[in-house]
Amino acid sequence: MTTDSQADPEPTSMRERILDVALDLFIANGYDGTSLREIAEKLGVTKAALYYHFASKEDILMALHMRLHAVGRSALAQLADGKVTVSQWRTLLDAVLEEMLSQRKIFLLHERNQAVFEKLHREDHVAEHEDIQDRFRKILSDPAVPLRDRVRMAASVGAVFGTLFMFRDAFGKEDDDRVGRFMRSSLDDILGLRVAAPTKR
Amino acid sequence: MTTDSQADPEPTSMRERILDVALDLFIANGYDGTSLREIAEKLGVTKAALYYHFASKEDILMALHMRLHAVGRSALAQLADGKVTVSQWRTLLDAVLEEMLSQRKIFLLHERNQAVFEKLHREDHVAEHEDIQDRFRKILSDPAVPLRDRVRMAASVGAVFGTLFMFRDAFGKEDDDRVGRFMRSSLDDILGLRVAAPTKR
DNA sequence: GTCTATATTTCGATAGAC
DNA sequence: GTCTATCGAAATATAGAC
Repeated sequence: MTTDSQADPEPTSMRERILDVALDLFIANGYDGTSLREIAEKLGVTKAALYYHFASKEDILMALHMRLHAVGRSALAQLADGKVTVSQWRTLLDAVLEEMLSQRKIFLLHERNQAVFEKLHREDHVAEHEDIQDRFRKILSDPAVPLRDRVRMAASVGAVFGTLFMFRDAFGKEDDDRVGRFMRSSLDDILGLRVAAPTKR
Repeated sequence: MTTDSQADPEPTSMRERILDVALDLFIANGYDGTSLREIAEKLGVTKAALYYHFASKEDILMALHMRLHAVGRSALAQLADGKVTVSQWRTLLDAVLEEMLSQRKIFLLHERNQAVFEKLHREDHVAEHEDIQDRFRKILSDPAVPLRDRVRMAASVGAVFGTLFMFRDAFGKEDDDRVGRFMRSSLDDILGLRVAAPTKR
């Protein structure tokens, strides 16, 4: 659990090095658009070497998929069963935000290969665990929570994705801090948590 | 231009029938995860028959991609060059919203096959035209517009995607109208257009 | 653990009859 | 316009030496 940070300074094991390279290529060219030969070449080894570490190409994808399952686990665990309020949602989102940024590549991987992952999830009976998107979906489906709140919760997640993933390169990288602040501020507005302070024009 | 509605009641040409089937399969299993054999089988013909209507598999994808280019064209054309205000953005978004819903499958296709389309866009010198995402990105990159506004514009697009695509199945289909209203309301809040008379509150 | 083959499978694409 | 039959390419995966 100590070697899977986003940018391994010097990946310990060959297994981790393979995952790092595969992650980059799967993001850039897609899972199906990436061959094992490419991965091997970038590592300076041959295709066959990869099979010592992974049983199949799908196994590599699965290993990367597992990293997503860790995201938000503790934050979600603190959530008691039952109705979720917008206030709780805001807290949850804030906690998950940090993890999303530190695992940005993993989210990019999933965002850009959605169809592949859904097929994987459908065919492999493995992956009993729910990932963060499943958990979110389940919470937002709870009819006990007012529809208005659920819509705004969904919108808030979308807002995060819009600013941090879909259009992130529209903002200068040096503005990261300000972007983060502006985004959190808009989350408050979406969820109606703004404390009646007069908006400045 | 008369036959490409979202759900053709009875697709006129074989060409359209192929596109309809391919669209569904590309959404469900991904472009690379779908073989021409599958498409042909679902249509009750053979692979070879497809090649009478399309020169290649990529051509089928391209034809579907073109449908995206039509979305938001008129709305975007009305936008004068130069700085875009949040108010203009809100108007734009509202106009595009209708089209997004009527072309929902096309957006799903792109959302779920991002890596494939990027590769297509990179390799094919075709597609000189910009699609709606390119246009959005360009507007949001304009440094002449205050960063705060750009972040909120990006967040608003994300909010739309969150409610209408990412988590749409979390809401009952019978609540479509209410979801739409709640979402538009939250867009006003994100963009700070809630006219909150300055005297009150 | 990594290599050099090579096996196996699948798919996109083409040729030519009807 | 659709068929049968087949080609060629590329990718995953395996066998066995080192």
